[in-house]
Amino acid sequence: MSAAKGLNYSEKHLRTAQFAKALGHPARVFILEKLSQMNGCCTSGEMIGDIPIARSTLSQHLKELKFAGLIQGEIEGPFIKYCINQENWALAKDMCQNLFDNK
Amino acid sequence: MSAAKGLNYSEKHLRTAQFAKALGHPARVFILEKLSQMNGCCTSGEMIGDIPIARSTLSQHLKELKFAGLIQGEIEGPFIKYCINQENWALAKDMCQNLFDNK
DNA sequence: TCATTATTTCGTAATTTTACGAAATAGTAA
DNA sequence: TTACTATTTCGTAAAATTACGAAATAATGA
Repeated sequence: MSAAKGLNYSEKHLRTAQFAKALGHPARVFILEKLSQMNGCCTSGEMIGDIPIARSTLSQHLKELKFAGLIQGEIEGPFIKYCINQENWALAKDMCQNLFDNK
Repeated sequence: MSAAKGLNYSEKHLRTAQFAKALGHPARVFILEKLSQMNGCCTSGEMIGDIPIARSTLSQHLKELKFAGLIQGEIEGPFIKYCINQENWALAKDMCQNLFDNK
């Protein structure tokens, strides 16, 4: 990502791409779908049974979703409960809609 | 992407991720926004002025969007006119909405 | 034909992503 | 304390992504 010609990507383009990138792997789509369907929270142990990856890889994907701001984790005894970060989830939804609705 | 445990990602998850991945770079968000706003078509020469990358890199991004099915190019004299692939664009919009609306 | 224009493909390098198993961390329960 | 469970972090390897400039391709126009 260079800034040749003095140009740069707009904040909107950067943020939209960041959200899209976070959704750009089937494991992460699965995780987000599961979390938004649970309408509550879910541990990584509850996810691992339905997804064809190692636990450590799942952890890596969760970390990326956290980094993108789409989920958050909360320690609950020996578990970590992951939830959708509603604020950013709504933001991502908006940016997605704007792109598709051409605003 | 392994198929450990005999599990696999669903077609829906794979396709959603594929579309999202195609949107996962600011240059490609820019391109799609431009194309959907032009409401018609646009050549790579018309794009290059507003985006901070080399022509060859732009070409590479166009190729990826074509691969994902989101755009298509048509030779028009000495130019290539790129347009949104409306069918897949609508499909991507739907899959995105479904994910965010938790269906 | 020759030069020009628009764009892609090639070759290549740096970085990032994805994946795994092993080891580490941290809480619970005996 | 010790063992157990849940999960992450570490180390690492393979593959994919991103980027560039140079060269190739293909159509137009002189």
